[in-house]
Amino acid sequence: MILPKKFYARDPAIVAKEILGNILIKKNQSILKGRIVETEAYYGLSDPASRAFKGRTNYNKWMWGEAGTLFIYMVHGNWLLNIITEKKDIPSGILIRAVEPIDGIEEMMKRRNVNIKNLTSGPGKLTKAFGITKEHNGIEVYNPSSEIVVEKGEIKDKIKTSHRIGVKNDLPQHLRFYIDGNQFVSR
DNA sequence: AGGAAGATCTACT
DNA sequence: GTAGATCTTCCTA
Repeated sequence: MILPKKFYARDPAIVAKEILGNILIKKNQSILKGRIVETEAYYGLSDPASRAFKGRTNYNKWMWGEAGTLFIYMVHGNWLLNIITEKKDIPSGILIRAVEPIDGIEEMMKRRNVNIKNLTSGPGKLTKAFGITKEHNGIEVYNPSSEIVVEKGEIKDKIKTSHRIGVKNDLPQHLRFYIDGNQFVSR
């Protein structure tokens, strides 16, 4: 079952927490699957760490899109994968920071050439392993015919929270969510 | 032309 | 585990 659009049409902190344990799927030559184990929430205009904070530009305009669409941006030579939350014209979203490889591991290894533990344990690593670039901006992950979708998975592990990683001007509340003890959570 | 960007890799102590 | 070089777009001047 694919998560419906309304799943994403909520506060990003809630979506970030509840999407843990679900399955990120990319369909092209082969099927790639990864279980989402780490996320962060980003608010738009009230969040200095958000890409939308400084106003709308050509590359971040996707943050103003519909809930459940993708926003991908480059930082330090890495593509980072975000899913937009709330609703159109309200910029906010969640960043997928890490997944646990499930299917298509051979194809991921071919792209990354590292051991499995380092395959997808970071936001820039998983996009490389999945072959995700800005070409995938705006994809609807709730639409079954999309190249990238998110499917419902089991959630039985403990969820923990912390402050976001590497952020210079973080907000006072905890906006990073991860599955406790999972070895694919970035350190 | 220059710099910043919420990451990663490598090479150490 | 930490430190420093390097990563590739896009924005501002």
